[in-house]
Amino acid sequence: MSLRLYDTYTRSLREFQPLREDYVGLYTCGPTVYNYAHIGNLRTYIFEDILRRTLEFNGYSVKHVMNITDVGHLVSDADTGEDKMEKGSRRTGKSAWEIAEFYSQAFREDLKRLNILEPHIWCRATDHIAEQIALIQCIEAKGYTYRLSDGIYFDTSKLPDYGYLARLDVEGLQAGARIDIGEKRHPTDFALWKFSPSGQKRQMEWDSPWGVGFPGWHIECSAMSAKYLGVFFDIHCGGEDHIPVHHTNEIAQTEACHGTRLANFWMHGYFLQVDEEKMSKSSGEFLRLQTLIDKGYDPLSYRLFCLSAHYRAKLNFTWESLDGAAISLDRLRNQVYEWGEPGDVDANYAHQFTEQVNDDLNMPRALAVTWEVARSDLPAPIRKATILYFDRVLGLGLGDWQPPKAEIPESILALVQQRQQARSEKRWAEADALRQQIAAAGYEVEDTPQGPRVKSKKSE
RNA sequence: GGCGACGUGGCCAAGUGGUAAGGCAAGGGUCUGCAAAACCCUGAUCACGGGUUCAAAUCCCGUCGUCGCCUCCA
Repeated sequence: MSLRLYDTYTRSLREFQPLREDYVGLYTCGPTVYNYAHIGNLRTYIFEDILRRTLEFNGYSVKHVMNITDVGHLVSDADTGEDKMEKGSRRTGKSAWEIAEFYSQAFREDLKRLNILEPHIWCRATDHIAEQIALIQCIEAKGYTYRLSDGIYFDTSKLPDYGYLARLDVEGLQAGARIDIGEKRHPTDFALWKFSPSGQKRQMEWDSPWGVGFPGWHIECSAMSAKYLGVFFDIHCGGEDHIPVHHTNEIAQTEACHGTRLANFWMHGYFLQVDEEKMSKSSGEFLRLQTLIDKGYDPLSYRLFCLSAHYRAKLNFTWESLDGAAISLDRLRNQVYEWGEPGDVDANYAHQFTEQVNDDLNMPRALAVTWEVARSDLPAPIRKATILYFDRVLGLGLGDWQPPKAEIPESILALVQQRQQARSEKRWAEADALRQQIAAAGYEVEDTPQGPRVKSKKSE
């Protein structure tokens, strides 16, 4: 069954064909580690995880690379303003290096909690300064750069196709520019190498053929993707906001130096909105995964919530909808657990599921198939095996889950015992009173054919 | 100001020409001494107004509304 993916570059669904025999190269733009990731950022990484799992589900061996931007990402993409890392350093009093390390760890922890598979290669911008300088030299040698007082810039007017990915109206941008372009020759020109401000020592700076400074934000992705995946690889991903500037400039750099395309497919995850508005790091307050955990949600509830919408559509976050996902997840987990040992995968449903997943990662549809299986008449072992098979893509960890083993105090167990006694003697009023008493202590009794089951209300 | 997207039942959200997937919530029911769990049943004509078509949520035009990008952003 063919896998069809939406390619932003051609604005169309294309059948996926790997470029190489041995692996599918997947490069996903990682975080700028100057702050925590918020759940909107995380939505994109969940999408990319689904993509990777889908590729593997289809039998491909994936080589997944993710960068960590720890230098050069300025507060403004107009190539003015402070470096985010240096700004974060001033804010917290820690060194830029410490900040990078701290938030990198926090980010990896978030991915882990969302059951997102780790990239095979993590690469930090600061570990690849030499590669970036070499790439800039290449671009310079081909005549695409010019020097200004504050750095080396890319002359976008020299590339006829500049901005094709975003379908940029370059002339319209010139005319309607709302920002001061400074000394730059064209609004779309961007920095490849920035000089350290004179008389000022930056925490992160390096020697280069052009002077002491640091690399521009876009060059790291072109340099590192080429190093680990080759100059022309299979799929490059990121958030939709990367289409007009970041990815557009990566393409320009690679085409200028190598004269070849950067990636075969360009895929972008769309934004999460909160109460119909975008969540922004710079607006101050934002929801972290930890915020959700603190409120008692399982991180995988958020993952399931994200799967309920297509990655190429905005998703509106509300607490009510997250509650819905949490309950759904709980039901799926409990059912899968209670079905016992898995049997064989149902071929018919497997086919339906694959069809949806391979249709540009239609997870809402794939989930609908999942529910159909869960509520079908198939024998429990078949249902279990089939849903665990689906979970290779869904990544909800359904096979690993076990009911929480609540620590039930002796006193409560005694009450439960007493109630059982009362019930067996049909003293219903007394039994009900005991139920009330147990409930008041924060526990719940469920009578099952196997006897009473006690649960802590909090661990639910 | 320029560009773009979207508007589907209480909430989240599929579907982009043939008469509305799924999840959650709600109501009803089965089961249960009670309760829970589980299961079953019930609800939308798709922002509004025109148009094209045998046929439109799905195409075109207009109106209203919301959101995004052009400023950092996944």
